[in-house]
Amino acid sequence: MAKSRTTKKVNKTPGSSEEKIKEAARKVFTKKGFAATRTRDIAEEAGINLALLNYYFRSKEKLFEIIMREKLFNFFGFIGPIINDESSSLDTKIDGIVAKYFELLMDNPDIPFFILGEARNNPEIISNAMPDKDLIKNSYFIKQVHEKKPDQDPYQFLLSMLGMIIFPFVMRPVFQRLTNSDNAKTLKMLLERRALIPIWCKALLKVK
Amino acid sequence: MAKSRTTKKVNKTPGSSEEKIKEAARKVFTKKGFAATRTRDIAEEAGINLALLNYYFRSKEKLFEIIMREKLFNFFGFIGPIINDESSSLDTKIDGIVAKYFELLMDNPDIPFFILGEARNNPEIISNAMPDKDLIKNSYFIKQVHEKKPDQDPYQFLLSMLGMIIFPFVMRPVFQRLTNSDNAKTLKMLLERRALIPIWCKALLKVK
DNA sequence: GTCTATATTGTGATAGAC
DNA sequence: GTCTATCACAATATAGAC
Repeated sequence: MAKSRTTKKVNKTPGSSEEKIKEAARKVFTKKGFAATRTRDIAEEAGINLALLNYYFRSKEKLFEIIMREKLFNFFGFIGPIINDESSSLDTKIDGIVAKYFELLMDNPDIPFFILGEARNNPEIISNAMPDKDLIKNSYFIKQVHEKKPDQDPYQFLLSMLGMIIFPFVMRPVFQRLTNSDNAKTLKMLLERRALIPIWCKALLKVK
Repeated sequence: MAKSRTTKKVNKTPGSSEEKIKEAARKVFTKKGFAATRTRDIAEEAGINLALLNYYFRSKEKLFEIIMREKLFNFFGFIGPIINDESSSLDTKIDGIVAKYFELLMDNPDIPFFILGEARNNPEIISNAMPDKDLIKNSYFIKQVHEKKPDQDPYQFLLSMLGMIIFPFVMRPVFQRLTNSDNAKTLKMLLERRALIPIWCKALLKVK
């Protein structure tokens, strides 16, 4: 109904069905991946009728693409300002990247796996949905790493840094089984790790 | 038919249908994961009829479990002898682990993602299918790391080492898009990396 | 916009001939 | 052991009432 002047809305508000579906889709897609997710799971999680999902988003694929675009932007876009700051030192950038990613990953531990997994089945999605394809390649950060270690591929350092940051989150379920850790213990380890990684990264740049 | 004395076989030979299905299942499951794999994909890849898959393995789940067990054993079992060798130094173990994992990952780059992905949906599978649940926890390697850095959780080092080794393989599709690398360039990077990581790992143990 | 009911397709599994 | 044909059900998507 919602025809009266007072209740008319743009319907992008948090409580709207459209937003509830997107919120549910974020949760279910990132946790289970595209193939293992059923539209019924999303509808149920959102507390709405299944038909509404198709009413708003036409298909499972279309809804998925929207969420993926969002996540890619979250994951790569937000470090743009840090890695392209020409006034900050390399050490400062390392501190910033580690801090920002830990902040993001603590709240959204499933994002990396989600992106990496879907990129496997469909690599073009990265090129298509990335805010700026050459963001990292052309970054000032990569230039600074190259200047620091001119005889080494700067991506070697980048991969080690990202690996140290992201891998524990990706590996968490396996890790907890392998080490008999509970959530509290793992959390403690991750907090300890947030302080450790910048020190280690700087050590890597000084080797030899 | 195969009734005559000369052609009678145990049918675990490489050319048998059963083995062809398993080989196809290894390939398709590890590449696409359980949910995204259709039994028809496996049958087609194996060049056999779909009905044969159920004849030999009863169900998709049962076939999957067999493959998962195999992969877990490949991935964790084979470092057992290295990490529990009480006569070798920590540095020697690092060299061995890096070399062994690179060897394995160069041939089977999809294994880590496969294991990590399925462990997400079903964490118990790790406990259930692992050759030895406490292999790493009780290893002599962990003891040696702890002795070297008594004031630090030894898993911090292990996670960094594994992250540096495994993460590039997991991230490869995304990495190639982000850096505009082709396969040849990535391969060169990985070979360079195999030599670099042991040096870096030893550097991490000397920090502070 | 939201629901119920249903069409349609995809997919795992089986029956039964050879 | 291997195939063809088919079942049974699950899952996406749509039609149409309200």
